[in-house]
Amino acid sequence: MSKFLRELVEKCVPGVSLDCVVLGYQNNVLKVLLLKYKEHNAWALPGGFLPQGQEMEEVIGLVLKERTGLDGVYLEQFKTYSSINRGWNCNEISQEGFNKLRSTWSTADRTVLDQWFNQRFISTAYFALINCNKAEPTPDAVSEECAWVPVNELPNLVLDHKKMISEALSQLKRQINFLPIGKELLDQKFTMLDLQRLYESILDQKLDRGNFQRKMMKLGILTRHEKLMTGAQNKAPYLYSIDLKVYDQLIKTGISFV
Amino acid sequence: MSKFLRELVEKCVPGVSLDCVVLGYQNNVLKVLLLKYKEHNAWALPGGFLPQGQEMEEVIGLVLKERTGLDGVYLEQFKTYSSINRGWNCNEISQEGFNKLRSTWSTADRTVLDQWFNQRFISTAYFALINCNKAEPTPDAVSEECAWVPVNELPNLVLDHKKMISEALSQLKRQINFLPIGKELLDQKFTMLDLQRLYESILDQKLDRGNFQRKMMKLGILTRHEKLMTGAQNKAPYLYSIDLKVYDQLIKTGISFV
DNA sequence: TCAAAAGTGTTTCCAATACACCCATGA
DNA sequence: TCATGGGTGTATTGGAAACACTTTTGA
Repeated sequence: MSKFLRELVEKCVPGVSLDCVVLGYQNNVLKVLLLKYKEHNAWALPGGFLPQGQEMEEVIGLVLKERTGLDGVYLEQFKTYSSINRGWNCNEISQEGFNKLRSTWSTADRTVLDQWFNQRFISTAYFALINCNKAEPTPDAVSEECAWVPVNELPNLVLDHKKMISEALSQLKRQINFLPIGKELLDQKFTMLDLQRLYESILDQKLDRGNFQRKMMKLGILTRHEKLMTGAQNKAPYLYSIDLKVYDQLIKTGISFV
Repeated sequence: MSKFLRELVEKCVPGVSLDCVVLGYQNNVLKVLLLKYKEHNAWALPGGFLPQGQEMEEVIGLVLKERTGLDGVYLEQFKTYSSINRGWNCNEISQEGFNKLRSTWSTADRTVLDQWFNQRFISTAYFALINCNKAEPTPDAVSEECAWVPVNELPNLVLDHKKMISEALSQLKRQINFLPIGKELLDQKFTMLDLQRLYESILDQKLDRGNFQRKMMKLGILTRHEKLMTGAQNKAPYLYSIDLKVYDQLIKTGISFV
């Protein structure tokens, strides 16, 4: 097991790592995909190291494929974290767990791996937009769990991962007019309220129902389909889908929602 | 000379570099600070390597201090460039010049430096906002010139520096409502037309004079001072300055200009 | 007195906001 | 028929945009 790890890190660019804030939307809540490390009581973002000769986007793409089963996910690089204070030991992570894991390593592997994990890491962070319903969260070798966690109920996180999530979210908020939010996060067909709740949870702000509906329709990117019978004792809402040609065009120049 | 370089790189994080798109505003044109390399017919962004144990922002700050004489410059990290195709040899740069320089190196230094310059570099890019009138462009040891160049008249640039500038500018445009543009790029006192031309050159778009004036005044961040007698045969414009307390507050939530 | 640019005023139009109203649905 | 939520209508407000008018300055 440590041999596998050793061979991996020897193929990678030293001091460089990657992290990805994978955002999804489920039950009217914005969620982030997290991994629970086996020997720790802390969670972490999916990520990895950068193999020599590979592009960062490519590596993130592979990680996402492994953790969710999805290809061609929408990705955006948002910041590189390089502070000298972002080491493993300064946070909520249990040193104990790591030591236990380390005790299973061979002496030869320890030399390489200790040096690897003690170096200063410069981590480039991406965020991804994903449809929760299409993804199948899958833990990796060092994790016992992979799960969608609401962004407002974050557990203990390793390193500066909590900061990364928070900064990814503010980036999302700032760039909301330029990002294909609805297209990436919702199912192909959705109700107007779905779309409104999505924007509300990103902006962290209530929007007027009537105005939102009219505004969206006026943009000319939504096509109306059959009604959705929910079984509730109220009028059934229409389902809508996004006209991708118009949408992609509008996104470039920026759509104003709010 | 090569000994100095060798000692420098041995103190730095391998494979990591920094670049800074220093933006200024002069004679109604947006300009970027560039260095002309001695042995090359190409220009480059100011930048450097990352010494062990130092923060990126700190290093960029030192570079800016050396190139412009200024402290406490407004800085924003905008992207990390890591492509495997961003090597030195694939661009407009003259290999000849580098070989000439390299021939002056001792054999011992060559071993270290060849390896250093042949490795894959991952470069984190920042942009800075500077008042041209306060800065004194100063070349570094490997450059023969340091100058403000209009962003619309860029010369040959090394590596992917042209792309960096272009992406810094689009970042500036996108984030215009959240950046202290006027505060950082203009003198303490300026005319309304100065401010308007500045926004026009960032947005690459003409704005209506009357509407711009009224909008700016209504924001409540400008205080009017004495008139500026230019000697021209027309009405003298007022000088304005920015009320920093109100400004900083507004910038956080985002000011809409246009 | 004239040209040129600065400052202000005016008009029109559209978007944002805040509601009110009617409609469909299943209990 | 009633409660609930969906879809649309409407009145008000304020800003955006286009342009006209007045003022100031030095030639």
